[in-house]
Order: sequence, then C-alpha cells, then structure tokens
Amino acid sequence: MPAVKIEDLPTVYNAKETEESIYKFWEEHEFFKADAKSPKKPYSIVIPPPNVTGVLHMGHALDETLQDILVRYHRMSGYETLWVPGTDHAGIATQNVVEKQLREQGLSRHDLGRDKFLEKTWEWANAHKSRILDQCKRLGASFDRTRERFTFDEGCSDAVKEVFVRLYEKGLIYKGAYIVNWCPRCQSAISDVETEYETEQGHLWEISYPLKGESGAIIVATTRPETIFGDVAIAVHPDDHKYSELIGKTVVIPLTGREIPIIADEYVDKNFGTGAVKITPAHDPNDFEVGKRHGFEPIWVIDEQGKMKACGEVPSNLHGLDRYEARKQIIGMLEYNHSLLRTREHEHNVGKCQRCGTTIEPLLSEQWFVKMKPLAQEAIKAVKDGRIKFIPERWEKNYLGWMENIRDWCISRQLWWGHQIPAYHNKQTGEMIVAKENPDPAIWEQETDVLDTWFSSGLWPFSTMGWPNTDSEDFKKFYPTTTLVTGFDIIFFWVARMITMGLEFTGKAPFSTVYIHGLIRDEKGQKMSKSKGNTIDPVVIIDKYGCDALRFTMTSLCTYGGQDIKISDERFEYGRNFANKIWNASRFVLMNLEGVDNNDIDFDKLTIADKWILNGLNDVAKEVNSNIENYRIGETAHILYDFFWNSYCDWYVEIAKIQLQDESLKLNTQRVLRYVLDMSLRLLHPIMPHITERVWQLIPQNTDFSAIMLADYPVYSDKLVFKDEAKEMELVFETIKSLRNLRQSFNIPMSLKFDIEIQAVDSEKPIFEAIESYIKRMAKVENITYSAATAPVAKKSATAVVSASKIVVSLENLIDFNAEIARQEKKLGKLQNERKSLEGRMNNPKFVSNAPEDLINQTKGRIEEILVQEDAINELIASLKA
RNA sequence: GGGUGUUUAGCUCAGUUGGUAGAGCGUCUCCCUUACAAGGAGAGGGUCGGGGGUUCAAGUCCCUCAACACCCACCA
Repeated sequence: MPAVKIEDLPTVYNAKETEESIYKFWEEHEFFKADAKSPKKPYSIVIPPPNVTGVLHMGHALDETLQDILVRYHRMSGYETLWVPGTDHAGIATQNVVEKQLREQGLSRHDLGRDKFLEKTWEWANAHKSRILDQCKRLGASFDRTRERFTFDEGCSDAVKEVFVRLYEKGLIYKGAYIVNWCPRCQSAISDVETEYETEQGHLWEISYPLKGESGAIIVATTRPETIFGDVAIAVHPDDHKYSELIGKTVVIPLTGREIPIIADEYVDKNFGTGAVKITPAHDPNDFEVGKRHGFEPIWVIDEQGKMKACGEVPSNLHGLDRYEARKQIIGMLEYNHSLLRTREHEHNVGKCQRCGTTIEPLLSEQWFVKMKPLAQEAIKAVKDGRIKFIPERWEKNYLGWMENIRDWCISRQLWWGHQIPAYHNKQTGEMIVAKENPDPAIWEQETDVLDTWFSSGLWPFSTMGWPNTDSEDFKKFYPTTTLVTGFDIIFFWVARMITMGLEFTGKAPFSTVYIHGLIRDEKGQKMSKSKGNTIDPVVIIDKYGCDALRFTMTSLCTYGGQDIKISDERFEYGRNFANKIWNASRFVLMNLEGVDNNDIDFDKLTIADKWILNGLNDVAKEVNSNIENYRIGETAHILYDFFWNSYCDWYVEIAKIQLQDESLKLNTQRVLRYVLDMSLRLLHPIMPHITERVWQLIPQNTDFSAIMLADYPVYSDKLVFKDEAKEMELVFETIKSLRNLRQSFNIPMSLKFDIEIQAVDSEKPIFEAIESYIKRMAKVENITYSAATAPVAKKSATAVVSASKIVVSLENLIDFNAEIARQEKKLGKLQNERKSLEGRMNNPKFVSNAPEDLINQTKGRIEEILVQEDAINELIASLKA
C-alpha cells in the first residue's frame, strides 16, 4: 500500500475506492489460495454453486458473506483454509433461457438440432460462468479462484458418470414406466421436489356413466373430465353398500361408448364426492396403482405437450386440442348429452413446474429413477448419530422426516442441456448397457435423456476435490469439508442428496455442519422476485453504501434461530454509519500516534481506564470466538458494534484525549489506543474485511506484517483481566452521566463550567481522586472539592447520588428548587419500588431457602445500596424544602 | 390431514442452561466540544398475543386458545 498522510484521509469513509484497491491487493498476493501441502489443520467450504443463468441477488450476498466470515475467521485462527467457488450448469433453467433467446429469433431448439443447440448453450454458459463469481468479488469473497469448478466441467462430468454406473451396477438405478410429473412446456419429466403445489379454485363435475344393458347409472365425481377417454374402470369402496350391487357390472363411457367395469378398491374414499371414482391409469398416480392392482392396460389420451391425443379413444373433434380447451368442450358435450349432472365449486391443489409455473401433467412415462430408500438409511443415521449437525437444530427434524419417507428420485430429463445418461442401446438388438464410455459408437447409441441438474450438484463436495481420484491432494487434505452454508429452501434438493451421495461414495459425511440461514425478504416480508419488482440489487447497495456496510448490516440481522431477514434500502445505513465510525475513530488514533514507539503496552503504567478497556476487549475477544464457533454470527456483530462504538469510541477515546495531554501517560496511552484499535480491527475483519484491512495497514507499526487477513485472530488472555478496575470505572460513568443528566434537567449549557463538591464515603474517595481529570473534562467541571459524606448538603444546590457518595453542584442562581425536588422524588420513587420488590423476595422464606446463595447475597447487597441512596435523597429533599 | 416458525417499545427485531426487559430506526431536549452531524449528550416509551399451570421466581418451562407465515402430504 502506498504511504499516505493521515491528515489527508477524508473525514467520510470512501468505501468504493477502498474496496476496489483492497480486493486487488489480496488477489495480487494470492492470499485466497489454499495449500494442500500445508501442515495446518484444514478448514474447507464448497460454495453452493450459483446457476449460470443468474446474477447476484441478496440471497447470494447473505450466503456468500456468511461463508466468507467463517473462512476468514478460520484462516486467521490458524487453519489451512479452502473455499471452492463454482457454478451450476442448471439444466432446465439454462436450457429455458437459451430457448427463449431462440424464440425471439423465431427458432426452436429443434430447428438447430441437438449438437448446434448444445454448442450455443455452451457459449452462453461460458460467457456467464464467471460473471456471478466476479460479482461475488464485490462482496469481498475470499474464495480460491484457481480452483473454480463447474458442475458440467470435465471432472464433474466424470464423477457423474462414475456415480451413475456404480449405482446402476448396485441395482440402485433403474429404468421403467411410471407416472411422473410432466411439464408440458419444458417437455420433460421433473422430480417431486421440483413440483410446487398451489391451491386453485376449480370444479368438481359429477358425470353419469350409464349401466350397460339395463337402466340406471353410476355417478362419478371428477376434477378432470378431459381424462374420461382414458378411463379403464370405475372404482368404489368394497364396503360401500350404496354400490355393492353394482360391483362387477359394466358401464359405458359417455361420448365414446367404450365399456368399462365397476370394480372395488380400498383406495376409494366413500365420503368424498359420490363415492365412485373413474380410474385413469395413464394420467393419475393413484389410478396408476389401482390399475396395476387390477391388471388394466393404461390408455393415453393426453400427449407430452398437454394436448388431446389423436387416437381412436378420443373423439376426433378434440384431437390436438389443449387440455384446458378440451375440458371446456367436453363439459359442453356432456351437458348436451345430459351426462353432466352437477357442477360444484371445488378448491384443490394443482402441481406447478418450479421452473416455468406451467401446470404439471401427471403422465405415465418411461424414465430413470434412483432407489432412495436404501441410500437414505446411512444418511439418516449420520444425522442421528451427530456426524452431521444442522444449525439451527430444528432443521434436522425436517430433514429426517423427509428422508424417512423418501420416494424414488426421477433423474431423467428430456432435455438436451445436461449430463447425457451413460446408457447405450444396441442399434440392432435393442440391448442396453450402462458404462462410462460408449464401447463402439458404430453399434451402440447413447441414451438421449440427460440427468437432473441436482444429480451433479449432489456430488459437488467431492467432485470438486478430484474424486473419483481419491489420491488427489485436495481430496486428501480438504475432504470432507467442514461447513455447508445455505438456505432452508434447498435442503431436499441439494443438502439431502449431497449427504446421501457423499456417504455412499466416500464413506464419509461430506461436511460436519450444515448452517442454515434465513431467506432474504423485502420490508413487508414478501419473498423477493423479479416479477413482483421488489428485488434489491446487492451491487446497487454496495455502490451506495459499501460492501462492508452491506455485510455488516446483513450479518447483524442474522438470528440464531435463522429467522428470515426483512430488508429495505435504508437499513444499510446501519452498517454504513458503523463503517464511518470505524474510519473516523481510526483517523483519530492514527493522528495521535506521533512519537509512539514499537513497543508493547507497559503494564506497570496502565491507568484505571486503560485497564477497563483492555478488560473489555478481552471479554469481547472471548465472546466473539465462542459466538462464531457456535454460528451466532448476528450476536458477534452486535457485540463488536457495542464494544467499538459504545466502549472504545464513546468512552475510551474520550478518556484517551485527557491522558494524551499528560506527558507521563501519553506514550502508554498511545500504545493502548493502538493495541485496542488493532485488535478490534482483527475481530471485525471477518465481517468487514475491506475497511479493517485498509486501516490496519495504515497503522505504522504494522508494516512488518503482510495483511490483517493473515494476522492472528485475537483470543482471550488471562493477562488482560482487570475485574476490579473495570468495576471502579463504573463510578466514572455514573458520575459523569449523573452530572450530564443534571445539566440537561436544569438547562445548563455544556459551555458553562461549574464546581462540584464530592461528599465521598471513605471507600470511594481514593477512586474519585484517581478519576478527577476524567470528570473535569467529560462533565465540564471547573473545580472539585471534597467533604465528609455526612456533611450537610448546601441548600441552593443540585445533587447527584452516585453509589454511596453524593456529588453536589452549587447553582444558586440557576436552579429551580421545585424542579430539583421533583427530580429527586422521581428518583426516590424508582429506588423505593425496586427495594420493595426485592424486600418482598427476601421476606419470602421459600426464596431464602431455595434461591442460590449468590443471588441472595446480591439481593441483600442491592437493598443496602438502595437504602444508602434513599437516605441521601431523603436528606436532600428535606434540606431543599427547609 | 401432519409439521415448523412467529406474536416483546411507534417501526424492524434481539433476548443459550428460569433470577425484576435490550438494540437500531423513529420521537422529544440540547450541542457544529479540535475523529466522526453518516456525529455527541440527555429523555420518554413495553401488564413480553389471550388464558391456565409448574416454581421462591416465567418473555424464558408445560398445557390451551387465537392470529399470521411457511413446509410436507395430495381424496378423484
């Protein structure tokens, strides 16, 4: 860093300038690069890879910040630290974006063909891959870009194939025809977790199916009349006597006249609708099961695009009609036919595609699945036996509940962008094999389906470390990773699958702690989304308030319970103001370091105030370490804010101004100022990396070091414990605050100095004498005199009762005696209330016998204290009234 | 249908083994005191959602009710 004149530093912190140059400094020195050969203990994190389609949003900003805090903290605490960055190829999402671009040119992917389309998508991915990670640099992310990965890069793809083949060989991957969630827009199957349900107001239609060869009919209630052409039976409950006589009879499907049987199946709910259900195995998961039980062949009537199939079962006037248009027409036809008996309003849940919002069509289709049940066993055990810990703990329950009821995972997607399934079909015989490589492309043709994007992200913690090569240096040093930081919204999508796959393929849990934070919401608590227009762009916030301000503000809003975080633009003023405070306090200290040596603090020359601040710093160091270790990041921010602003700036720096005037104290005060600033900066560095780095390097004595980010993180030290002095300083604070309060009460301007008389009890007199200079300067006192604690209070004065002593301000012409009496009575009232409540306790024999001794002594002590003060105030009031 | 979370000062929210409630913002007073007005000093403001219970003691533990939010399941 170039030399700067402290006097030239601006009075307002310039975040933008600082952050750019500081990040560049770190990068140039390769401080983020991890060393797999280091003897130090490892600490590693893999980033939840953002999608290549995305730009940085607030959720990333929070996630990345929390990871960076952990990484920076551990780096300073002596760990060899690796943070692996990377991005996700995001199958459907990316394909959708590229297709959308094509559409704007009036093209579809089929116009290009698979190869050409993939080429185009790769171009798109390559162009966007680094963009979001570059944006993360604005957040100060200290990740190792030399290890950047992509879920679709060569190494990850190799891991994907390896895993697929091994699972297949183990019998855990199978292919078969089942009902899947089909998105007619994406033209692909999607998994259960990719299906989101929304409550919609629909209708329940009651349709009459006439009996064959006799009068009468059975009435069926359905929400999907367009599927009647796919009906294979009508089912009723076996115990439903309403229908017992009809079981086994045949009915006729209205409109087409195809004949189907009435069957009995326990799946039917007697009390819902009419108690009779149409069975459409090709288009409903439950019906599929019923159909299988009764040996019916499914009949497809809706195609992959959600249109009525052009087949013999469907009346020709409906061929090719969209399912909803067809529904309308069918209702009309049934009405005309008198087959529609009743239409009722009906609220029900409708599945939607997570990626495009299109209503899912349950469709019988040939797909690839992973048997999750056998894999889940170990993944459940690992959490139950504590190999993996969730923070906050309640997410374990959520995870376990899901895992214990897990169903097979549909992993094939009818897309082009993704890992093509490593299965090959013999062009002549149709035989299928599964292998990492195609044995002979002339004979074997690869399966066209690709894998769910989460299949590759599920391998992320080890595929990024060189797996399947378990001898790779990174794998040996940094796997398993330490902490996974993410939001609760992807526990099932991602976390659960990483745990499953990690345990299956490496035998180890991929991380030991899963730190789940809340989601970022707007100021009304709404989820941020582009369509709602309520997003806040982190880059805009960084430009406006600075990165450290953003980080500090967000961090301070993190609660241990992981509550969602509501933010608005103005909230970032909190962090900005704090950064500015750090900046200006630092400027003050730096300006006053002239003539200081490089020596450590001389402990023999410490004043009471010095000891107090060192003691406080030490406590803070202890708490901060323990809070970060326990993922109480928000608390960490609050502790540091409070210490730096309310203790260091508001009190110690003000006191230091007095001590610096005293030649005998000056040098050591400078050292203390510097030391506490230095340590505070280190403590703050993980949260506010740029400003702390910048200021730290401006401290002349720190030129020996390379950077704060590599300096040691402060820890608790017995040498810095000064409990007695810390307690004595309370007298300083109380005295000064009382006098300030008094000033305000009587409208005495700060510019007007007054004299005080301290009526000190013997035990407190030496302390008052030691802190005289602080009182004089900070409460604007001219002269201090002492008298006995028992001395009568001068009549025309205002008095502050501090601890057991009285501080009398003679203000003959300035005070309104009635006001002073009122002021004292108010204080007296407060004290009396407190005493009464405490005495009530002490008079309760059960309290005395049950409460811990400490508390009893404390209560007794407090009562005595109050009594002393009450006496003093009563005396005062009496003399004022006299 | 099952589950989780929330309910504390005007607003946004902290409050880990139970020991007489805190912060930021906002409000009111005063102050440009030679680091900082993105600042300093002082003040006011809460029967901790309702009800019940355990306890010497409950914002904190238990039960119950209410409101709101979310997750899982998906009976046509």
